Amino acid sequence: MRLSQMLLVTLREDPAEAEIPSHKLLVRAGYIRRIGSGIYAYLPLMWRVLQKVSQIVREEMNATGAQECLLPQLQPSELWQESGRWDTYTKAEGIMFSLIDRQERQLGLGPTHEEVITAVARDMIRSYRQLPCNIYQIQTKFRDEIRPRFGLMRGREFIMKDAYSFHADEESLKKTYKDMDVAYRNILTRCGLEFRPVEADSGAIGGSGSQEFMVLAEAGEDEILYTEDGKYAANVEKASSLPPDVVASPFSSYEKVATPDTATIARLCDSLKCDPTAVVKNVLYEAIYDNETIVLVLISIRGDEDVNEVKLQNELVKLAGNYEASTILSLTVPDADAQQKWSSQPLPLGYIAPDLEDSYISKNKNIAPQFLRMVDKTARDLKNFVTGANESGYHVVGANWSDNFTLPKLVVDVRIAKKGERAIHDPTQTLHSARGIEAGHIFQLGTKYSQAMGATYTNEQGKNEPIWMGCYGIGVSRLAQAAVEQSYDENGIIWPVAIAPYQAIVIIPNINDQEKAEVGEKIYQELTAMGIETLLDDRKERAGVKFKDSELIGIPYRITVGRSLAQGKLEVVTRKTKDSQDIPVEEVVSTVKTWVDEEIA
RNA sequence: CGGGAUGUGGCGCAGCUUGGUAGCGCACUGCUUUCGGGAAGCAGGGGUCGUAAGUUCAAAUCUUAUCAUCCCGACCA
Repeated sequence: MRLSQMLLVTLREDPAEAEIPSHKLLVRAGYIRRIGSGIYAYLPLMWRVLQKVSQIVREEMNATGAQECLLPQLQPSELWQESGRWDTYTKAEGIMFSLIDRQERQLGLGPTHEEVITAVARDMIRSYRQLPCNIYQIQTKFRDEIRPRFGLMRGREFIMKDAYSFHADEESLKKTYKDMDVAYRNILTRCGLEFRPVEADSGAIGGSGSQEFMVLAEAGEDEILYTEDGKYAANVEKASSLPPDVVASPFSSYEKVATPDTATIARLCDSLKCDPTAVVKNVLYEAIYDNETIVLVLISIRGDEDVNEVKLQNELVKLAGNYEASTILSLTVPDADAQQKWSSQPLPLGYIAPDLEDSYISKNKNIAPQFLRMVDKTARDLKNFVTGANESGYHVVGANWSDNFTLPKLVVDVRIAKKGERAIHDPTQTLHSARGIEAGHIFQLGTKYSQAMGATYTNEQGKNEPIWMGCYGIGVSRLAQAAVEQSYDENGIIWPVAIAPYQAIVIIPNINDQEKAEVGEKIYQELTAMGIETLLDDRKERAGVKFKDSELIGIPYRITVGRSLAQGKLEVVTRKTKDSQDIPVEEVVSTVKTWVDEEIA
C-alpha cells in the first residue's frame, strides 16, 4: 500500500477524549475515530489489525474442530422471554438495546448469542450422534454499557468471537472446555501478549466453572490475585485466601459499654483498645429481586474483613426461590434516601447488632418483612467479640454466639481476599496483586439454557436429555487495544509482528531523488512479492515526518532508502529494539523475510 | 443512575471574572527556499462560540432549560 493513497491522518497532540495510552495512541496514529460514546470507526489500519487477530482466532478455533458461522444481531424478544433473560437484560441496568418494529414486534440487538444458538440447536440437534459440536462466530456485539470507556476497551459496539459447544454429558463438555483453554492460550501467545489465565466468577451468564484470560496491564479494569508458585490465580471477585489470624479479645464478660462517636471499626478499636479481629461488623445490603421484591440483608462479618459483593450476590441468587424470584436486579448498600423507603424508624447506623429487630422494616407487600441474616465464616468462630448494641453510641463486648446472639442459619463465605494474605493451597505462599484486561472468558454453562428453552437430544437408550453446553468468548477489538496497552514507547505503538497492520514500511526520505525513489519502489515491490505486507511512504513529506509517522503507527520493520545507498546499502530498523543496521540492497528482502517468519512462527 | 468536569474552525487550547462585532498553535490551500528526525518565509481559506429561550442598545461572556462528551462507582469480551 502506498501511503500517498491511504486515508491516514496522524495527530501531533493527544486527543482530549482519551485517558489511557493505548486509546490516545490509536486515535493519534489514525487507527480509530470516535463516532459517539462507545462507538468507533475502525479505520483502514485498525481493520487490518482486527482481521489479523480474527484470523489467528479462526485458525486456532478451527484447529479444535470448531465450525464458523454467523448468527443474527437482530433477535426476537420471544427467545429471550423463553430463557427468562428479557427483563433482566432490558430493564433497570439491563445491557441490551431493544426496539419495536413497524409491526409492533419487540426485538433486541444481540449482546450475546446463547438464546439464538440454543434455538438453532433445539431445531437441529436430535441425536447423541450429532454430539459433541462446537460452533462460533466473529461478529459485532451491542451492549448498552452503563459507562463506555477507554476507546475500544469497553465499547457499546464491539467485535467478539463467541463459541458455543453442545454435549451429551458433562464429561464431554469438560473435554471441550479444556480444548478451549488450550486454544485461548495459543491465541494470546500468537498475538504476542503477556497474559494470565485466572479463575473467574461466572456472573449473569451462569454455569459452573469459568476462567478468564487476563492481558496484564496497569490500565486493566480487573484486579487479579496470584501466587508466585504459579498454582493459583484468580480474579479478585472470585479469589479466596486464608484470613489473618485472630488476636484474642481482651473482654471476658458480656456487657454493654458506651462508645460515643465510634461508627467506624478503626475508631471503635481505638476507643476499646482491641483488635479489629475481635469485632463482629454487621453490614446492611438492599437486594432487589427480578420480581421487584426488596430484601434487606444483614451480614455479620469479622471487623477486619470486607464483603465481596460478587460473592454475596451469588449467595442471594441461590436464595431467589425463597422470594419467588429467579435472579437479582440490584445489590447496594442503601443510602439515606433508600433507607427512608423501607425503614420504620431511623437505623442505629454504625451500631447495628446481628439481632437488629425486624420491626425496623415497614410493612409493605414489596418488601420482605424480615432481615435475611447471614454470617461470614470469619465471624462464626469468634469468642467474646465486640459488636453493636442497636443503639447509637453503644456497643456490647465479650459477646458470644448462642449465649448473647443467635448464630444465623446461613453461614457463608463472602469475604474479599486481599493481597498479602496467605494462600489456601499452601499457607507459605502469599497472594500478589496485578491488574489485567479481560480479553477472554470461557464458561461451562451446563444445562441452564437448554433446559429453559427445551433443547434436548435422544441418547443411546432412546431417552430425551437436555443438551450440555459451554460458551467461550474473546473480545477481538478489546484484545487489539490491549496489545497496544502492553507495547508502546514515547514514540508510539510497537505492534507484535503477528498482528501489526503491515509488517514493513519502506521510507524514501526524499521522493524527488529519482534514484532513491526507484530503488524504494523496487524494494517495495519485491517485499510485497515475497508475501511481506509492506507500506511505501511515497508522500511528498520531509524525512522527519515520515520517520515520526512510521514510529507512531508502529510498523515492526522500517527500511530507509537513504544515504547508505551510496554504498549499495539500505538502513533497516527494528521498531521494538530500535536496532539499526545497513544491509546490502540485494539482501534486504530475504533478511526481512527471515525476521518476519521468525516472529510469526 | 449517583458524584465531578467540559462543550469556541478538522485537532489542541485562550478569551468568559469586569458583556462592545472572535484569537493562538497544529492541520489545510498556493508560491519560494529547504530536504535523514513532526522545516522557514510570504499569501490565503475555513467558526450561526453545543442547542433553545431569556436579560440587554449590545451576549462566546450574565440567567434558565436542554443536549452531548469525558472522569470516579455498579455492568462486562
